[in-house]
Amino acid sequence: MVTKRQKLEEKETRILAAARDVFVEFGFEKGRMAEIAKRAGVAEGTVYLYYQTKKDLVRAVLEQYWARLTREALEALPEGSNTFDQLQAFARFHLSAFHRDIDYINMNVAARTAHQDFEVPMERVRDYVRVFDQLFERGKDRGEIRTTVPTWVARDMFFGTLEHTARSTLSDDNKDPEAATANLIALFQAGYTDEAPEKTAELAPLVQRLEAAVARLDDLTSS
Amino acid sequence: MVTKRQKLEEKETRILAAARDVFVEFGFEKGRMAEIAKRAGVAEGTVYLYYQTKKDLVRAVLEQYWARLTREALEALPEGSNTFDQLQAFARFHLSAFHRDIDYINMNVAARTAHQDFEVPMERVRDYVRVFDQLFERGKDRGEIRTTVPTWVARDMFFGTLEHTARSTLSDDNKDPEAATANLIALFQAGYTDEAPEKTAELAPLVQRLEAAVARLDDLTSS
Amino acid sequence: MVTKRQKLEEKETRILAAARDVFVEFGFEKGRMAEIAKRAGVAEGTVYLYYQTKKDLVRAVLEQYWARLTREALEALPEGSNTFDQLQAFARFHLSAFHRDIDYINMNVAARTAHQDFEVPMERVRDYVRVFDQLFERGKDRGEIRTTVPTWVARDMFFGTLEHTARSTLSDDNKDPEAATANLIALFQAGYTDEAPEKTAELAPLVQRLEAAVARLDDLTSS
Amino acid sequence: MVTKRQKLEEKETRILAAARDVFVEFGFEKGRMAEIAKRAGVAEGTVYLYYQTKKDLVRAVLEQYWARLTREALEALPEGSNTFDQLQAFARFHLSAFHRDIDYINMNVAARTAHQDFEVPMERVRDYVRVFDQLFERGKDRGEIRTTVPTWVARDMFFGTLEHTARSTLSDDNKDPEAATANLIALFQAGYTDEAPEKTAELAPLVQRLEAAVARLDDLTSS
DNA sequence: TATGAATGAGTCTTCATTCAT
DNA sequence: GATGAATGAAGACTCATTCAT
Repeated sequence: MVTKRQKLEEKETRILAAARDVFVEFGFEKGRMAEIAKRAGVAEGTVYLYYQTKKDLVRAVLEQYWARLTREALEALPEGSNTFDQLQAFARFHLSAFHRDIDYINMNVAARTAHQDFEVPMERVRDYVRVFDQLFERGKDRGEIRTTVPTWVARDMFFGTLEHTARSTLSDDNKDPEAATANLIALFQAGYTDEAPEKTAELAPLVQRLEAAVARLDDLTSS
Repeated sequence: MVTKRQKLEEKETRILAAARDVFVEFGFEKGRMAEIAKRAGVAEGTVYLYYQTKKDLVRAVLEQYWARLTREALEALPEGSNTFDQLQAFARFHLSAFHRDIDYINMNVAARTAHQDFEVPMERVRDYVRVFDQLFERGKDRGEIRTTVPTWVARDMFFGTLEHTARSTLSDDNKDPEAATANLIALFQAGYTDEAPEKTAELAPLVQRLEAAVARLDDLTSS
Repeated sequence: MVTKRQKLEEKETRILAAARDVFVEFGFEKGRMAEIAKRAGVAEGTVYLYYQTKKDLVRAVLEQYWARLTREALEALPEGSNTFDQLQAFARFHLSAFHRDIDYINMNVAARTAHQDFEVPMERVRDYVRVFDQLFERGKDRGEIRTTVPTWVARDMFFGTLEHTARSTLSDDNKDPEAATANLIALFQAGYTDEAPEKTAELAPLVQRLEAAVARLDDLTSS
Repeated sequence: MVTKRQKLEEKETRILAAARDVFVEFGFEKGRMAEIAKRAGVAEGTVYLYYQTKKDLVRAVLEQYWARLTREALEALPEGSNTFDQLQAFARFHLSAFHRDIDYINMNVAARTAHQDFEVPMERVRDYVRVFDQLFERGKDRGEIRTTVPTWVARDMFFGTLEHTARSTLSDDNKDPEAATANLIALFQAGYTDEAPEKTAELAPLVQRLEAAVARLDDLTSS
């Protein structure tokens, strides 16, 4: 039996879904409330029973999106594996999610842009970002990642790289997204693992002395 | 003496500048043609003598922006230094440019989003991106960068990281952008240089022989 | 024990009271049925069980108002005093009622204005107006008021003056409403009494003596 | 030749006239901007070039009305006659103007009512009211009116009476407006003049002759 | 070329009223 | 009788674009 409450929730869900579709298809400004109502199979006024303004509706769509993304991300992470494997899994998830939801993502950016009218639900976005932060910091705790690396730096690199890659691989079929995730994780391993840097450091003074010597040699031979 | 042609060009410049200001301030959809005309000191109809539609005007603004950015980037690169130094210089430039022009950048994204109405001038953007590509590939030619790394992968990482960092550092004063560029380049060096970490061990005897050679060179040249 | 009928009447009363409040606060057009229902503590649909349309509800509110005003006015009149004292009492009542109910009054005017949508319940208004008419005509019957004065002329002056005064004294604290009522009644006395008061006083004993003399003359001639 | 400026002013005039008609016919809230544009023979947007909002347009209509009324009133006053004659002329003017413009007047009241949205142009209304004030105070200066009467009291009575009369005579053809103005002025004369001493003097011989007659009657009947 | 007044389609939002439960 | 979710027509205002001067 379908309760009254269930019917209402089902209607709200339909409206939210319709709004998502319309905003994704047309963008914020161009997405019309009338179209949303039509696709949701309700009258225009009905939409306003659930969301007081277009702005509110947009916000709800975004909230829902990021909440779902966070949920899916957590499900996609392999249990108990090491940090870099988990980061790679998360990277793969993020990339494919962005592929799938590119219009959504653009919507977020558009929302960020038209700041005077729409607001990104930062709290939900932060929840999602926190998935990365927790992985990364656990890596530090476990000694897998050097503790001197600020998490925010790695985080910006992680998300920035993947978002950019998502766009670029979308418009060019020759690019293999897997190459990008693999590269990202490889760099993380190369740069954030304990050993690498000292080696470079050790070589640095040697190189300087060599260069100085070569310069003098140049002087000698050219004279 | 001011020729007729110069007067026209000066007016077009004023319109473009006004358009840039207005779009940056209000965004694409909300930026009004009337406001642009007003700020340019011309009549509304006049704008249409130079740009047939709002879309065209937007496109021109973006074209001009990316062209200028490319020019500035090339000027900012240190002549004759090694690839990583140049990449670091470019990274710094890009980050500060995005800081300075964040609204512009958002405008681009907005343009990308509202795909049905506005289009990013891809050719100009590609010109800019090519600055990175050329640096990177010259690095490969010089043997400074492993040739197995696909340029596009590094490029997406480069721009993606920096764009994301630009946004995140903008909204949080505690973050030091320099840390992000340094990290990016360090990772590039760690991951894209020919020697893999394991190789370090193999390097030891080589280092010793080099040290000896340098010492002898020093003796020779200083005497 | 509360009968079913009493419960219904109580609900109707609550709706009417809520409607009154809402209309007074927001005016006719801006007063929303939903707000009325909310304040009455009933569902929106319920209001329509008692009043078929907003128009009907408005009418009912006005009917109730004028009926109450008439009742109060009659209570405010001093028993057995002379006409001018009673008129003054009524004037005072009317003025203070208009002060108290100015929003109501405006509502009436608004109703009168928006003639296409709302109608003033003329019958109830006439009942109220009749309070004046009866006082005035009884004054004529008693010889206190010259019979040549058309009642409607005095009536329009009475209500017109007081309504205007009510508004003007409301918005200016320096004005004393009592001055206005006193003035109105004084003018009535000055203009509607057969002779000016002082003259009447001088002539009074003379008239009495004449009447006494005539009475005796009657006795003589009839005998 | 018709200048550009003249054409614009002519258009503004047409819009104002159309707005006046529409507001008078339908009232504030119900008067639609689309209808005004249609009647003015312009596009909807054009109206907004001249008046930024509906509210502004309403205000302009009212301003114009009161300004015109003041002008007409001043023209209607007979030069150089005594105060009461002038007051009577003004009363006649006001009454007939209200007859003619009753819907306008209602509009004003409606505006006053819907105070949250529309505002009466008080300054223009005050200009009109000042016509009465000046007549009345000049009457005081000339010694025609007792100086103890507060002008505002007389003013409220004047306008209140006439407005009410205007409404009441409109809906009842049997009432003669002239009776109302005459009555108003008569009461003013009766109440605001310094007692007509001439009348008292004329009565004196009559009183004497009556006294004598009564005395003789007394003699006759008492004997 | 330049002007800027005019256009009118487009859109969000409101709210009296209905009706299935 | 009572509910309150749903309806959908209506209306103020915007703004890119045009065109007569």
